Amino acid sequence: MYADVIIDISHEQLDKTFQYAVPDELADVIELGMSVDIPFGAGNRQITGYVVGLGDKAAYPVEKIKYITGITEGKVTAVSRMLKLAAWLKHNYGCTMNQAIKTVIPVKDKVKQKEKRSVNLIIDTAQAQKYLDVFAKKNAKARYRLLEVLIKEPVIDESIIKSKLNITAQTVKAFEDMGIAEVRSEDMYRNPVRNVSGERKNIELNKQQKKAVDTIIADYDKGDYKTYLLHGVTGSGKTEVYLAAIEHVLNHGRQAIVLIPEIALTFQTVQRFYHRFGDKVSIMNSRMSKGERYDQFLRAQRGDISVMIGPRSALFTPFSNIGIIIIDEEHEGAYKSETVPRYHAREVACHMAKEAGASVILGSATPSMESYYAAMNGHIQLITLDSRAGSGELPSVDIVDLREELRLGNRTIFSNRLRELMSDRLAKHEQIMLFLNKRGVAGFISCRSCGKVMKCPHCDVSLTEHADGRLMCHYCGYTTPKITVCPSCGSRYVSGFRAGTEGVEAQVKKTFPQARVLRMDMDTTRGKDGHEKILSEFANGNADILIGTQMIVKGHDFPNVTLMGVLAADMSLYSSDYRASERTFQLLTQAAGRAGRAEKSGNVVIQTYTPEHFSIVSAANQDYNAFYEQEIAYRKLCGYPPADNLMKIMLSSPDEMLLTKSAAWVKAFVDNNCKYKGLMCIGPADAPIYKIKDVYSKIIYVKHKDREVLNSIYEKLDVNIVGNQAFKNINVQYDING
DNA sequence: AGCACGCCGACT
DNA sequence: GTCGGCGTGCTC
Repeated sequence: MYADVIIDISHEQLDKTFQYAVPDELADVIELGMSVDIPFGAGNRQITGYVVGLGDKAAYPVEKIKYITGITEGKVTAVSRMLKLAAWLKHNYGCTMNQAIKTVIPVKDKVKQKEKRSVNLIIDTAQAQKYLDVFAKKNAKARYRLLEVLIKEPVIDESIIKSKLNITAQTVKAFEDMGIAEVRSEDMYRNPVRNVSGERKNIELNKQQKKAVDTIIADYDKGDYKTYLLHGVTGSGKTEVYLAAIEHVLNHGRQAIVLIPEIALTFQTVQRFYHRFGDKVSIMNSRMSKGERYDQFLRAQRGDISVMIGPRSALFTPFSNIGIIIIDEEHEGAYKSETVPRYHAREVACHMAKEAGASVILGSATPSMESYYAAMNGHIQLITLDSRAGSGELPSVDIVDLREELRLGNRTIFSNRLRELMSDRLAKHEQIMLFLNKRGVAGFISCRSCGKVMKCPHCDVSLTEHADGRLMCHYCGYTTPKITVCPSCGSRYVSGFRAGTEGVEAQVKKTFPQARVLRMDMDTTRGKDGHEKILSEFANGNADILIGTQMIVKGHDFPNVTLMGVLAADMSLYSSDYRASERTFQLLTQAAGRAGRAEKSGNVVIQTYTPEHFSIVSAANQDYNAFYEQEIAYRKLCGYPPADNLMKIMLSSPDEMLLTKSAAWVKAFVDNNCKYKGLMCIGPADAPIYKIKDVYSKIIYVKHKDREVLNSIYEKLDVNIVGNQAFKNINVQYDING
């Protein structure tokens, strides 16, 4: 057996794997991610390395391959912990070890390289001059060169010395030995926490919050590290519970990771953590450069910080002793990675916590089916906060049947009820939010005569119309000029079906010309801090109506908003995805929670074509349990997660014939080689968007009760696909419980 | 990073 | 000759 090993020396030329032979006595114990002692280089000096691959094939002249000395005893390093985690990711989500390592360990930026080091002259000029003469006499060119520069400039960057002056490390080392100069590495990690002022304020916890905190702390002190689902309605003060739990953990010398959806990672949110824990807190966000993020990781590793707040990727902060992981708004889709490995932060957090002996708190007003199901089955502990902190009352919710409106002759996008309430609020100078349950800007273009829909010639999606009339593909950027005549039947009746936020804005302006309107979508939030700007403008009362998609219902409170209009609740109900109902319920519940947060009571109008749908009814009643019971019954019936586990195998290739053949092969492989009781393999089917940028995709689903069974099927497939010539031009990706 | 090898000029 | 110092190449 051979092991691919990366070595613990940070140098560009050594930044690759080296193959070592595994001695027989280690063959059974060696694992991916393990730290091993290996002989390296001429002279076989012993260094540490990490196993990142195992296999039977030698990819290097066998006679030159050395044996691993042994497994490193003692201390578990951060790197080895992270690599073990990478191996876990590979096993559970299906990806290459390389991809897993890249997600777990941030790539060192080439520009930044480790720390900046400078060479400092530590003798006076007279002495230096003496040495200079000696070097000149001895014809020690390199030393002469270096000292000459140092006399002029006593502090120089090591990188400049090495690149521009062509001085090698040994010359520098000789200077150190002779006591001429020394190398100083300076700390250049910046703290993203800027100018946070204010004092720690202790907020009195209410009874429920206190009970929640006491439960968590008591378990923690007993060494009983659990996962808790903190189910608390909007405004029930989940954050206070987090803060108290984190404080307890920090007092025991351990660290905390807090995951927050990027969109909710606003200054106000983060400030609450700063006020409590001061400069022990650091944040991470997607706007940071790789180097900045890397800095944060180093600071964590060195123990400069103990609380990391950030999105999904903050999970991989290399703390030495994690005591608690918090995932706020745990139901958010953003916790599932959209790139390989397609891991779910919740699952990874639970795994990490188990390894480290840490608690996990999952917080949400509308828990994911996965978490609630786990709580119902006793795998995790449910803690409910159902009293609203503050005086906010639940808003009154109307469900409006749009079919009925149409029958009454109302063809506008506003039902009579919504329009009435809008004029009422405008008159009272209270604010309104209109929520469009859909992403994107405009709709598709079709021929009213023959029904032809304009599609992208490279991708299987409809083209969307832009303001200037051009048609554009959102996947590949293909553009075509405005179409006036149907290319299929010649009819002049081709037109767009406008259902984007832009269209809504136009309608609002037409119906309420006096209203000041703000629109929030991809277009208007493009700039830096774009959406913060719009939100604060709205919060300051500079507009009466805010129109937007998902973005407006998350985070931010607007005390003056007393009307929330959901224009077409069904829009998210009809995607070809088993989570459609869940997503709709969550969005509607959040939207409903936006109206009437303060003293003023609020109204919510939900417009829909299917008023009887349980997602809509239970969201209107703010009844999570009713929704859960219905939805879990459906998931159990159809064998969807969380009841069963589902692995999606995605194959794609520009060669359609080859793709069809390969997909059939995979299906046959699973059918013939993976005989597990209750296993279902469905497909292959064309992907929802069959062709993107001239690449075709097919999908195969594999379903089983046991997650490990899916993992082992992945591993069997992987062995047969990696390095298989027939799959050279086929891209294979796995997605488990997507 | 750190070691070995080969090259070069200087000194005994 | 041979020794200290330099530059280069390589590490499974």
